[in-house]
Amino acid sequence: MKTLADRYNPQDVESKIYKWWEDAGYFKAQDQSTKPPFSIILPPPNVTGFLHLGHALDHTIQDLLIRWKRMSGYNAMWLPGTDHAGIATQTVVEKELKKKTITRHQLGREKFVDEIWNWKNEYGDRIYRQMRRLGDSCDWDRATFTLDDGVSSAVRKVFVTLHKKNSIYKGLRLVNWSGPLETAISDLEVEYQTVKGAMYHINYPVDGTNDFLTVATTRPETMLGDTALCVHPEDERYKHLIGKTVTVPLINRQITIIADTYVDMAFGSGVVKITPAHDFNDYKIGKTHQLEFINILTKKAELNENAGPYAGLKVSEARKKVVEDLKALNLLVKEEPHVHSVGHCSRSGAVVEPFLSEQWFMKMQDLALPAKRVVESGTIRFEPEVWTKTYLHWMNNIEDWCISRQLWWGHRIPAWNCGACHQNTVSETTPTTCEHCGSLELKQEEDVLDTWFSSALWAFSTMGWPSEETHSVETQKTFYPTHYLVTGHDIIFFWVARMIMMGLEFKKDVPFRTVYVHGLVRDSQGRKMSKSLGNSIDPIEMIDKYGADALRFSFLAHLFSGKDFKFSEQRVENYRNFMNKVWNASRFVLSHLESFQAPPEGLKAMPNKVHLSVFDQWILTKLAETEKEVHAALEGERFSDAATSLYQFIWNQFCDWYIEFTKPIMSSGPANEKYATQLVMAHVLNRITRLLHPFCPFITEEIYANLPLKNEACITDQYPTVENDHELLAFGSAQAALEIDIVKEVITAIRNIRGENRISPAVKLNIRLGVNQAEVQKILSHNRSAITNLARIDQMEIGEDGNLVKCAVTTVAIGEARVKVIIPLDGLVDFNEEIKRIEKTIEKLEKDVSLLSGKLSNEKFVANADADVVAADRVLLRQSQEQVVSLKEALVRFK
RNA sequence: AGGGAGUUAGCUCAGUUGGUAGAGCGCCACCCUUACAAGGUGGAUGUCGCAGGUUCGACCCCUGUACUCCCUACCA
Repeated sequence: MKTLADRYNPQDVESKIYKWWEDAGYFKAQDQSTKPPFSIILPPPNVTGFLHLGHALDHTIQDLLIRWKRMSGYNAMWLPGTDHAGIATQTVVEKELKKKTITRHQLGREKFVDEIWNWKNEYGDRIYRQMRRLGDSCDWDRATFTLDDGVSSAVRKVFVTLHKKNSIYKGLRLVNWSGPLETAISDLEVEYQTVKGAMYHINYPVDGTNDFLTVATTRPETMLGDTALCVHPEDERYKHLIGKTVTVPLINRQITIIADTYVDMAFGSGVVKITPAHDFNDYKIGKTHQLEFINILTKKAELNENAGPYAGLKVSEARKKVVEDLKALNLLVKEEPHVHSVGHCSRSGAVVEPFLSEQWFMKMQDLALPAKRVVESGTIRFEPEVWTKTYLHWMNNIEDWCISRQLWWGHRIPAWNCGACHQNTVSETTPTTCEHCGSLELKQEEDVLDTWFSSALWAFSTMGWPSEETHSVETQKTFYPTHYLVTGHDIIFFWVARMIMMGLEFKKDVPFRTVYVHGLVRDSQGRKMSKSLGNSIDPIEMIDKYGADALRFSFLAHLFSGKDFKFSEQRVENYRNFMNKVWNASRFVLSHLESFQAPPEGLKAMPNKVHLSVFDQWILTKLAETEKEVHAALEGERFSDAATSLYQFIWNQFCDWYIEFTKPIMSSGPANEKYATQLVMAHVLNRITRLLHPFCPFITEEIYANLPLKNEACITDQYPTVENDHELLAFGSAQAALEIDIVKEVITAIRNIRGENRISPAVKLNIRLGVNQAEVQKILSHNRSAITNLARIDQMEIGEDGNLVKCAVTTVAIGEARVKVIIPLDGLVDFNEEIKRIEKTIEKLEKDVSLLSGKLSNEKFVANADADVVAADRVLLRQSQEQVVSLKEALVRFK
């Protein structure tokens, strides 16, 4: 056996191990298998993106689930993929071209799209390489890109089918418009930000009078598109003006004063200007009152010819000029600072302008109905459950989805305009003639679909749908619906909801059973990570520095359901230390297994319980507890509980006690005892590596390779559970557990006295253990060497209390057992520290006594509380009182 | 504006049917004890946001209140 380095170096093992796994095909799932299926589809990251910490968290959870299920006998399939990310990718490439002072319009559509494909081919693998660094055990053969042929045909089929059902339609509507991107964006892509603006009060001259109507607005430039003023029909101030006209200043257009209950009489002046083509509320009023819709903007969000003298200006410039001109005309009543929220394009950051344009929409209400039902009925479960409400609330208020984008990168809409009859022919394949008039003059729609359109189909388009080839059918049969969708709450509406709707519509079944929603990764102060704040952290850098396992464990150990994740490098370092601890413990164990031959007959060779030391029996009991906890925690999606349970078992039980207890046996015990311990140690270390593997796959695989007891690979070995391990765990014993508890407590009590009195570890103590229970005496004498070794004791007497003069005394109580730890201090220390220690203990005990006696003298407590609660308190009270008495006696002996 | 979540040790957070508050990290002290100083041993630290109520008893249940965060919508 090779010797392991005394520090764990992730760089030495990670890439080597990953390659080995991948080459061996361990990540591959079978389309047909006798094993039960377990599947997860990765939320596809942007094809040209980088892995950020949010991905790292998201992937770590999925990989944990996949590896755990794979080891638990499932046909585990994790399907990776990347998204073409329409706007994001097109923007990136446009920016690159801009450096060469080329615009996409100069290149033309075809060449520009080629340029993006080049970009994709160059960077498309980067994120996959980064995922490998993290240890993602995806079935790479199934990797899918949203513009792959299969996905594209799914997109067309869905579009055509929904169009036939009239669920997709084209219409002239007011949409959110991003000027810089020159495209419509969906409601969800609008981010509202609070900005300091101004409220402008503008006078509109009432025709035929010298009166004015004052209107307040935050967007004065939109007055150029006003086609009405509106008041409340019951408003006594303005009732008489309804039906009359005013003149819009600056452009001198006459518009009518209309009435609508939409207007809030109490707000502002009670008069609202109506700009149907540039405001969503005004749009509705414009429709009801059949007003004229005047568009004053170009696609670049600059003022157009309808804005007269303001044509060509940017919105912000126009606003300035309009205000100046109004001032000059003395029509600006006042301008006051006003804080309000303004929609910004989540991609370009520009202010979103409501813009009238022809777009394609998907009707959502009918699709939402069944999608609501499956969540209400629990067929799909959100974890944590709070997201159910958010989801249902949105579904209840769902609006039609604008699915067309004026971009070049994406799935081009499968509709062809007829030059003759101007109707659309919608078809999965390129049509040759117009289905309405038979004309040959067909031209495909320029627009592409919103990226989320193809994402919505992801759960089945990645499995080959709608292809009817055997392979594709089998895949869907085995893996659809998937078991988990793991994602952040930021895309519940963008993606999760739409996947549910599409899954139900086209597969007649939900796309997944459980939506595990994790929080967003923030910095250690809880701020969003962003480039501008300079607080973003590159996960690859963390992996380089601390190893993938440490990064993964730091996520899993602190993942609290639904809460945002505050990332701290310090914590990664701490878990790097844990990895090192695991490494070194393994190193120690393996060094003592060099001469060990694993019995070919396996556990049957395990000596009978009587031959196992009490330490062995105890650690197996602890192992059983741990396996039980880990299983329950993983089943309950309490990943941090599982991680913590393992951490504590390994560090606080196995390393701190078991290894220390057994050192003497390993170095100089009798051969049969040593063999028994080796056998148990080998088994426990084997279980540790397997239990830990889904959390930190690299280090565990590396250790596993050096184990004397092993199968082909850790990644494919069985995940330990109490059930699977019952043969081994049967060697544990509750009696041993109790025994070790007593021994540990006695050792800790001695260490405490030593520490508090600052007695150097170099000084070996002489102690007495005062015990009058024969059973306990027996336990202590059996474990004499463990106590003397670990507490650094020279002479140890067990039996009577004896002379207590100038002795430190502490009573250890475990269940019924009582042990008085007595350490003569004369000559070792001045007694000040010990007196302080005793006084401190007395103080605490007296507090307990007064609390307990108060409780117990309360008749109502005794009458109402559970009998065992009362009894336990009585015992506690008696014990505390006894201890106070004996400590007070001890105090006297020091004076 | 409507909806949701939170407030427990210096920090990050547990606390599963109400019964004398926990973990990790950090901190302090002492130790290079032959797996590990990325380590060992010991220690300190909380009016459980605030105010009421229910109860023999409340971090836990109820009411109110303050603050923080998130989501949805957005007022001209």
